[in-house]
Amino acid sequence: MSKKHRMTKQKRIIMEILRGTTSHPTADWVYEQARKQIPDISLGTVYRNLNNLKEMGEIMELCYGSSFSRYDGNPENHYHFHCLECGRVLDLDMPINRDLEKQVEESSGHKVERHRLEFYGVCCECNKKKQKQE
Amino acid sequence: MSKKHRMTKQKRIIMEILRGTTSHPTADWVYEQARKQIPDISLGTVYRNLNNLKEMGEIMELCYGSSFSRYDGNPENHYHFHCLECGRVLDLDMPINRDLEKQVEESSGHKVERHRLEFYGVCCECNKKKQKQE
DNA sequence: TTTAAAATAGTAATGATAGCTATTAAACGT
DNA sequence: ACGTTTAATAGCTATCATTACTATTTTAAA
Repeated sequence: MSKKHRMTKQKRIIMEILRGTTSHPTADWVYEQARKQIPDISLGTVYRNLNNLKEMGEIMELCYGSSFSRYDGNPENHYHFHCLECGRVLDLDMPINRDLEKQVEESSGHKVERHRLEFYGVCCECNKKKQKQE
Repeated sequence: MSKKHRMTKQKRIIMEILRGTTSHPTADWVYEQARKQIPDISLGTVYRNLNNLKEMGEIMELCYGSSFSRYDGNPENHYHFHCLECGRVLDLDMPINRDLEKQVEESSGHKVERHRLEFYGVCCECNKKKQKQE
């Protein structure tokens, strides 16, 4: 019943690009990188494969305030830190806190399956730069 | 230096609409509601005022996976619960956990200013419906 | 009341993403 | 190895949420 998935050169390269960066790139950035290996790859193909890989649970789509999505080659749930100075989105090396889900279940009665946690602030590097300026 | 803000009938009504619901509506829903009071209000005016109110800290823009934003009339930081069955986004009555921010600061060295926490699962009501079916 | 400029309605433009179609190429059975 | 089937592709065009533009109106301060 379920549609079969075929591994194509395009899909493999798009996945490699995502796996090889921690910068949470946009579809457009992935497209630019992919063109270095397949010059006539179509932007539509990039979007189709990003959605495809998302459905397969191989990557994650991250939706932030801006008008475009970012993609994360690490499909395991993990927390992010957004630097308000340089705009980077950094992965946090921090265990997933299941207690938070338990807390919600107990206080609200809803059945919680997962959660998403994003932090905002100023990253180490930008902090150092700011201190030098003072 | 900063641009002055003027209170207009349109802005007041848009704010009232948002303050009067907990459903985290889209810009289009706000537009439909506003038209009941000002039939010839422009959709652009709705968007301009939503952005305006967001800048003023009166409301929050929520960006989820879909292609459109939702708006929250409660500008205080609070957590949300997304029901994967009915699609509703519910406010959680749960204190903001500042310890999480401290935890990130200690483990990563970044300066954390705020965080955002979203839960996903099946809400009470949908759970009841599912149990009846079984 | 006068006046400067902020906000508006109506419209066109933008930009990320999805849809369409003829063609190409995976991967299965033979 | 070689057809055969059909998913995936390139190269478009279409869509739809949001923003920009402009002449006009409205706010609020002097």
